Amino acid sequence: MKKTSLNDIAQHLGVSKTLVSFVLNGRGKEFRISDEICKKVMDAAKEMNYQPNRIAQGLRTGKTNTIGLIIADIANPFFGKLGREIEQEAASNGYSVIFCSSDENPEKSKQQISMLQQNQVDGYIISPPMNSESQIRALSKGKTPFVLIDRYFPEIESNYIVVDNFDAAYQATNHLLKLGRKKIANITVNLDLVNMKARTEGYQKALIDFGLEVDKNLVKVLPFSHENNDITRAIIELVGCKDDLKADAILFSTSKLGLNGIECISALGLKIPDDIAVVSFDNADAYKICVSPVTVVAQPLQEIGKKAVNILLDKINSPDDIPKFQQYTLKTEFIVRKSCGS
Amino acid sequence: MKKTSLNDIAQHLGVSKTLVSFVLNGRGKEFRISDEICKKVMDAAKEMNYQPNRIAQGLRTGKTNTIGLIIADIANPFFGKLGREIEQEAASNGYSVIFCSSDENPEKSKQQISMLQQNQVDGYIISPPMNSESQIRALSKGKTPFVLIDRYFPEIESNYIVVDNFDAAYQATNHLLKLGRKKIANITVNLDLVNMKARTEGYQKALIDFGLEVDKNLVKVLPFSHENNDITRAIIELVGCKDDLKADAILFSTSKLGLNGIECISALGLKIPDDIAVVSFDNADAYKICVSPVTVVAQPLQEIGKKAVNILLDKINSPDDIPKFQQYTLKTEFIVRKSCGS
DNA sequence: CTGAAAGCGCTTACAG
DNA sequence: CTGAAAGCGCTTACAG
Repeated sequence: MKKTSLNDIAQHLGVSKTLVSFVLNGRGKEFRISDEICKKVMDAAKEMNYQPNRIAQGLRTGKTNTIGLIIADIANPFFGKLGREIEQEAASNGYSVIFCSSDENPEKSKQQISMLQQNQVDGYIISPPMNSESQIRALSKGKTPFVLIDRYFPEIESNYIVVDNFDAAYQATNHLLKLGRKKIANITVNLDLVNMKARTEGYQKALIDFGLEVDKNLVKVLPFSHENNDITRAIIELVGCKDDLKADAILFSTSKLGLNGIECISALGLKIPDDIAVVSFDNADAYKICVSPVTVVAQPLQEIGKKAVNILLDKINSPDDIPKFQQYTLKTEFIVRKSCGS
Repeated sequence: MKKTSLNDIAQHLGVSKTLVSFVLNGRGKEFRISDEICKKVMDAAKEMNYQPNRIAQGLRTGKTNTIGLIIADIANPFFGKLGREIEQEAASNGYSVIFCSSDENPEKSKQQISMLQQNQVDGYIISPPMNSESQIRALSKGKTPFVLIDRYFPEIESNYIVVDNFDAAYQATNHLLKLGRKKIANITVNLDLVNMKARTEGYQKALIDFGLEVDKNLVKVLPFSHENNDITRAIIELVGCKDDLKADAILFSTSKLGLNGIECISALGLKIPDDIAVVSFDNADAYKICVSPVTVVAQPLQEIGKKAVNILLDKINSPDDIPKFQQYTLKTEFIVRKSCGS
């Protein structure tokens, strides 16, 4: 069964494909094509199972109704959920999405951007890895709109939609302080990205505002692709020292760290929250069923996803506006569970 | 900055676009184009940042180098991980993937198939929802290849790659039996799909082979979009009866059920594995950090993903073969942790 | 009201 | 060895 084209319908009906195109695009009225003919065309299209060739349309109109998504890893539930929201909002506007996992690797994201470019996507939603500034700058020079999510580059003007990481970390740390924790550690990852840095900064500011000193030994920066070993070592360092230096709480900057961290804490025979309190960024499903369900900073994934798509559609549909950038910093939600004690 | 086309390069160099096309496609040698000209073309292409328009190529050649993926929900880590493997294998073969979440809803998958069709994808990888037989049949009539994953329709001949669910459930149940559990329940979902049914059948067969009777009251079939309430009620029914009827173990047929189930079990104040043992399908990350890390049936996601893509590429690249279907039933891995006691 | 024609950016027979 | 031309399936000015 060959696919039917506009032309097939036209020939079948003995009319021009111009006409067929008009009515199938709902512009029959506009061109005052008789209802009778309209109906005949529509019926034939249905009967012959006509599916417009979007690629031909795209070539002709310069619009593919496709957007490209680059995130760190679609298998990471944080990005999976975000991807889902983006897919949903895109679909309800008639857009398809091509997804790419960069693994926070700028080489990969570069190649992926190029691939998406070749696919003539109408816009990009990108969670840019560190050291990808040049790629984003290059994108700015082109005319295809893009919006950055999760992080952005302060030195590059662009659309973005992120979360108030500083405030979130501040709040989380403050929560621990109010519960009497004094030796609060932060386990984070060596990504030189605004979002990650803001988390550690918010954490430190909370300590300072509470009148405590920031102890560098309490901040553990792990390599991005860390093993459980790395976390275990970090935790042992935090906990294996003299009593008055021992950490009594940990703020995990990502859920991946937190999940692995909690596994290690259990393996070490430590109890949460008695021996050590825990707060984590990102509301992973797993956190609900931990020994002590984990208090978390939850990001408004649906809002991020929807907004990212809508900003993009705005830009796609009114391309000639002076580039006024849309930039949002959303609030997070702090969900208290049992991992900090009371 | 407008995108540069083949023609731009040709004009810039004063040669024909035929020639440019040949050398850019690495067919310079083949057409005995002088090295000098080849180099000039390549240099110009690089300098002008030429990106081939894949959409124009697609229209001309009938190949888009894009595959369509339909799974239940990319936010579900099981499908997220699978999607990741598929993305990876596709990318390393020069393919992009458009992803769609059907929510196990045949209306959605129908629309998604149609959308992918319009996008002229070269092939589909589909985890078909129940009642989507007609869609898959329609696909069979077309010439675009597809492979089914996770489940398939026995009455429709097709490529597929699934897992031995019967055997996996048998093994899991047997494990519980050998540890002395007598009242083993199965909590599953009302999807009339081969994979789900095989899980319950394997469970029942294990009971029978062990000389036990199959107790219908021990099989709880929840609606697909269940609330925690539903699970809690099911568990109370299993556990709230007289001692000699009480379930002492549960086999969860999906990790979503298992995760929610464990949350409910904890909320009810029951201890795993002392009060009740637990085994689950799918190796969710969360299972590692449960109060009692959960014994699971792990699926070979990488193998499934790779194979699905490779089957597709095979079919795409040798389309005129007599349709000999490739069908794989892979073995699962049984990972023993602490949730069944010892 | 309807159709012939051009053209989007490619590839690929065909001709010389 | 190289180029002019056709054509993939559409849309859309233009003409009548």
